[in-house]
Amino acid sequence: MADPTIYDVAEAAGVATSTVSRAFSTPSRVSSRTREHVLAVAAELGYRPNPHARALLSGRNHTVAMVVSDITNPHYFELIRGAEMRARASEYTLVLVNAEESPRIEYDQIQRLVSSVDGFLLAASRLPDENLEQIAAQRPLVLMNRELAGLPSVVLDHVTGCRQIVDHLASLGHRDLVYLAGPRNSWMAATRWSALQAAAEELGLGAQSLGPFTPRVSQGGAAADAALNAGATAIVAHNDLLALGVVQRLTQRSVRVPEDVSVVGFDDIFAADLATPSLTTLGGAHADVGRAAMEILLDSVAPIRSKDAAPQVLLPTELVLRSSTGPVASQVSDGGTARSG
Amino acid sequence: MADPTIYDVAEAAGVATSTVSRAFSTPSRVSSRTREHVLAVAAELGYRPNPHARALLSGRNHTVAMVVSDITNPHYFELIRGAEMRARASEYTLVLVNAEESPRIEYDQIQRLVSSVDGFLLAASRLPDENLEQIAAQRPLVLMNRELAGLPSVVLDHVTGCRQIVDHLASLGHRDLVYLAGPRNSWMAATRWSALQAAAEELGLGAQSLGPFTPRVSQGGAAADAALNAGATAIVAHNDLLALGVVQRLTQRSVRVPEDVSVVGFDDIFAADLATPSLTTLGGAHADVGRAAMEILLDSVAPIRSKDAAPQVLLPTELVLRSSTGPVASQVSDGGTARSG
DNA sequence: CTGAAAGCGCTAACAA
DNA sequence: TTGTTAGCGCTTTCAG
Repeated sequence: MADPTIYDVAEAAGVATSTVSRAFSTPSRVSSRTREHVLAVAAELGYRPNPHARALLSGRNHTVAMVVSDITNPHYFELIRGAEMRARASEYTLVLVNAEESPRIEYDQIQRLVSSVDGFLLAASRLPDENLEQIAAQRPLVLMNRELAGLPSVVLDHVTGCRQIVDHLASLGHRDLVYLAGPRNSWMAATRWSALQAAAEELGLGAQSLGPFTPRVSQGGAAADAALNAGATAIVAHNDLLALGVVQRLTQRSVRVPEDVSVVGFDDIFAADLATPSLTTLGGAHADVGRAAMEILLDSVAPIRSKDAAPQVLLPTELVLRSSTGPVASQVSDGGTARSG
Repeated sequence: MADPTIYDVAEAAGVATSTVSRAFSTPSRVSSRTREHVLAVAAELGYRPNPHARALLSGRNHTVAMVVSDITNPHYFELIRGAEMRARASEYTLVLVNAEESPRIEYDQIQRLVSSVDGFLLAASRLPDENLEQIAAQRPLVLMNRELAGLPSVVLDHVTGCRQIVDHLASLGHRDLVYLAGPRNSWMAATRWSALQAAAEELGLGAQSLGPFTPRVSQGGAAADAALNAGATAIVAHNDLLALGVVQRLTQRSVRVPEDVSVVGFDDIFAADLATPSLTTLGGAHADVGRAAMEILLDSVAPIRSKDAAPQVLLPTELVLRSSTGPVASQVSDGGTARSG
C-alpha cells in the first residue's frame, strides 16, 4: 500500500535500481529501449521519485524561497508573479515568506529555511548589509530592488526615475518638493531620497525629507499633515500606498490635488489609476524584475555553469502621468509651526 | 567545511548519535543533563538538523502548499497572510502556488508537490469535484471559499451576504438586478448566483445572470456594456475587480453611479474605498479564513489526534455600504442592439 | 537512560 | 549500457 520505490520498479522491470534511477535523472545514459520500458513499468506502478530522498543526496531541492517585506503591499504582486512563473518554467517550487516589515522575522525565517531551499530571492530586504553577506555565504541569493556590492541584484532604475519626477515637477513650475520617506531600513527609501535630492539640486529646486513613514495607506494621514505643515506644494511619497493615503487626507482637509498640491508615488500599483484623482507615479516592469531575478538565481543554483560574477541588472522605469500632478497655480500658504526634515 | 551532522555532534559530546537525535526530536527521552550538554555542543558547532534527511524518514516536512487561483487578485492577500501567519506560528513553511485561473496548471502543480508537502490549502479552487476528492485521498486538504461534501472547508457565508445585498438593493427601490458572473468553474460564482436568485425571488425582484467574465478590472468594460444592454439599474459583479472595471466603464459612458446604476462588488479589496465612487461591497474577515483553514490543515497533518470529521466552517460576511449604490431615481433607457446574456 | 545498528529512497562511483 | 554497492543524515527498533 505504500508508495512504490525504485526497488519495486526495478524488480518489476527486471533491471537494477540504478537503471531506474538513471531512466529518471539522466535519461541519456540509458538505452532508449530500456528507458522506455522502465518508464512504462514505473507509470503502471504509479511510481514517483521521492523528492526527500533525492534532496538528501544532492542537497538540492528544486525549491527557492522568496522573501517580501510585506505581502499585503500590492506592489509585490507582479514581482511575485514574475518570479513564480519563471520558477515554474524550470520546475522549481517557490516558497513565499512574508517578513511583515520586520528585519527580525525576515532573518529568522531565512535561517529556518536555509537548509531546505536551494537559494533566496530577497525583495526590498530590510536586513543590514552584514546579514545579507552572511546569508549569501550560505546560499545563492539575489536581491530585488536593493543593491549591495558583490551580490547579484535586479533593481528598477530609480535614479533616472527620480530625475524624471523632478523634471516633471519643475516643468510644472514647482520650486520645492517634499519627500515622504519610507522605512529607515529601506535601501530604496535612501536611494530615492538621494536621487531626488541630487536632481532637485541640479534643477535648482528645494527639497526636504519628512518621515520615516510606514508605507501604508493608513500612514498617509500623518504624512500629509506633516507635508502640509512644511508648506509643501509638491509631494513625492515613498510609494503609492502612502501617496494614496496622502491624497485621501488632503482631500479630507479640502486641499485640492493637484490644484493646490501635487502628489507623486512610486510603483504604479493597480489602485493608482482607480483613485480620484488618479495618481502620477513612477512605474516599471515589476514582473520583469521578478523574472530576471529568478533567472539569475536559477543560474547560480543549477550546476550548469558556475557564475562567479554578480550581475547587477538595472531595469528601466517609466513615469506614468495621471491627474495628481499639475502646475502651480496660486501659492498655498498653509504654513504652520516649524518642523525639521 | 561541510555542515556538521549528528555524527560530529555525537563525537564532540561523547555520546551516541541516537542520543543526539533524541535530544532534538524527543527531548523527554533524554536525561536533562545529557540533553543540555548535547544541545550546547550542537550550538557551538552550529549544527542544524538536516530537514531532508528528517523528511526521508518521517515522510513529513513541516511544509504545506497553498494554491490560489490568481495571485494578482488582491483579495487573496489577506487570505495568504492569515494562512502564512498561522503556519509560521507552528513553524510550518508555506509554499505558494499560483494557478493563474487555469485548472490544468492548478492540477499539475498540485501533483508535482504532492509528495513534497504535508498538505494542501486550496483557495477558490477551479478544479472539478472528482479532482479534489482524488487529491484529498493523497494528502490532507482544506478548501477555502469552496465547499464539497466530505472535505473540510472554510468559507465566508455568502448566502447570507447575498441576501443582504438584495435586501439593500430592494430597499433602495430597485426592481431588478443583473449579476455579472465569475468564471464558469468557480464554485463561488455559482453559489453567489443561486443565493442572489433565491433572495431576489423571495423579495419579488427580477434577476438575471450575464457572463461568465474573468474577474479582472480589464473585463469590466465588456461586463458593463452587457449589463447596460440588458437595461440594468442594479449590478452585482462577481468581485470587486470586475466591479471596479464596470464602474470605470460606466463613468466613461456617462452613466452615473449610483444615480443611474448601482454597483455592488464582493471581497472588499483595498482599492474598493479608494475608487470614485467608492464601492459598496460584501466584505468579510479574509485573514480569518486563511487562519482557520490553516488551523484545520495543521490539525490533520500533525499526528496529535486524528480528525475523521471534516469541519466545514462558515464565517460571517459584512455588507460594506459605500457610494456606488443609491436609490433608483429616473429610468435609464440606454438600450441598444439586442444582446444575449 | 543510552548505545549499536539497520534502514528510509535515491544517487554515484566503480566494475563489468 | 547496465549492475553492484556504498552511503547521504537522521530516526528507530532492539539491547544493554
